[in-house]
Amino acid sequence: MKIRTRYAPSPTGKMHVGNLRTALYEFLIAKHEGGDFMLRIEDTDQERFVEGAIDIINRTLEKTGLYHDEGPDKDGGYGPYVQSERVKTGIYMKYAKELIDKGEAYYCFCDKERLATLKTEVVEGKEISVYDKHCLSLSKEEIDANLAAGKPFVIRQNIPNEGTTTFKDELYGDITVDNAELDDMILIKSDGYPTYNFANVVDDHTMNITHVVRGNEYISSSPKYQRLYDAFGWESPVYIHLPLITDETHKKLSKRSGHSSFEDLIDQGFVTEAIVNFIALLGWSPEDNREIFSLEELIKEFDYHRISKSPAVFDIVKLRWMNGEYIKAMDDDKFFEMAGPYLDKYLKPGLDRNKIGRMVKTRIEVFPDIEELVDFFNELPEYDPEMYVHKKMKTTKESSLPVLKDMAGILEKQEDWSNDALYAKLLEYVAEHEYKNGYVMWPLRTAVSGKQMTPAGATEIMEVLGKEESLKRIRAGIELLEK
RNA sequence: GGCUCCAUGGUCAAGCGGUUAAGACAUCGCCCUUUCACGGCGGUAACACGGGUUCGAUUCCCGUUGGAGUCACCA
Repeated sequence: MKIRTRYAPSPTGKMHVGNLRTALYEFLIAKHEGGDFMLRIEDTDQERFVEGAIDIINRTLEKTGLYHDEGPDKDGGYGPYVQSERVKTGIYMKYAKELIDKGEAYYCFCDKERLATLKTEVVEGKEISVYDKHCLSLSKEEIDANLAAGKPFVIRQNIPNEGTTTFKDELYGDITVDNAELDDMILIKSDGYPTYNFANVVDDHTMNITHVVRGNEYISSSPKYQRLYDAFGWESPVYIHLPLITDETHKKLSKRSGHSSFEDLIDQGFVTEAIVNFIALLGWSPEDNREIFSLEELIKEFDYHRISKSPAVFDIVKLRWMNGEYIKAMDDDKFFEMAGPYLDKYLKPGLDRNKIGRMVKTRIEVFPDIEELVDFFNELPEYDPEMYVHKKMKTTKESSLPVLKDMAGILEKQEDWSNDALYAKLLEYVAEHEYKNGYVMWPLRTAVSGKQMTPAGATEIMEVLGKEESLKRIRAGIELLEK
């Protein structure tokens, strides 16, 4: 049987990395076995709907390469299935009524006030509410009268207070709960829209979804869904609940963590492929020790049985490392396409962007790192003369001064200002005086950069800076040391 | 608090009865070097605890502890 999975987000804002990973796994599970992957927008909560959120979902999936296989035709491609559209067909109400006929659901006319009286505080202001089946006992006449009077109603699932319900998860095995723990959840809201709980089950079944993949947070409501399948007499899908992704405090990743959405990450200079690669490894591991995977390779390797059961901390430090690996592996065109905007932003006009870009390429993890690495090219920063002291190079402020003075003299006469020529010239000087390379290079590099850390050595920097600016900086260094 | 799930280094993780308990990130040290970085090499660091089962438990079972999730006319 062909595997069919679906990604079913609600359009409430940015695309969370937890959701993106769910989408990725759903995609991979289907594609690994040549199955189909669908996109279904679950927008049954009109209040939480955020304008533009569907675009974000579409854009993100497109950018990450998670294409879906079917859906309503739209501009020559497949649009997503949209629940609010399906509501218009009356499908959810039809199925809800079928459940009422079977005694598996019932009309409820309780208002907010009465529901509020059902609330109980359990601990530290935390309130829970368990419906008391008050409306289950309404007679047919009472219900009809209420309906005729246009009284607002919801439809609730009727779950017995006795017995147990079991569902099977591929990863976690059989999970059984007492029915008494299960609340009579609302299937159809008073605005006529289905709740997620109901629409999700109806849609998964009618769309022939074979593998329901979702976050771990749904595990506790899964028994209710299972009862729905059973009530309808439908075969239940294969459930795969995914371990949570947490922040560094081991709490479910939330907006507060600052890097919780795909868009945040992109804004922070991360590369799409690296993000996908990284989150694929959050909760899943391949048979070998490989860590760098393209989407194609993931499809090939992804065996969902190797998904782990315990939650994973989203470690931005490791993502940064991985991102650096992707940047290093980029060809020049791609690199400059992505780094270009940052180079333009952080370098003043006239500097050799390509040269600086190449210097920086192997030393950054995310693009914004460029700023701190290159800012000294624009202007010599003020720096502490102590920076001339380097134990290993055996340089001191005193030793640096004559070296710099010699250099200034020699370089003034230097015509060829290429890195190679400059380097050769310096080696010549070094040999003449029987110094160690660093004895000369260190003070020189300090003088022209004023930085503790630079993306290149002294002569490469000088080449970019040009003769005039380089000499100016060397003289400034001499002045600083003479003070 | 009820219910459910989880439990190997700081983090991601391999392991699926017998191993010197992999690997990666981070961290530390050394080497290389036109400092740092990059690169190379190496080190520190883990089976939460207590009972079983077994010739033998990180691995299987139970309990304890710890953590998380969930308990809406949100998904």
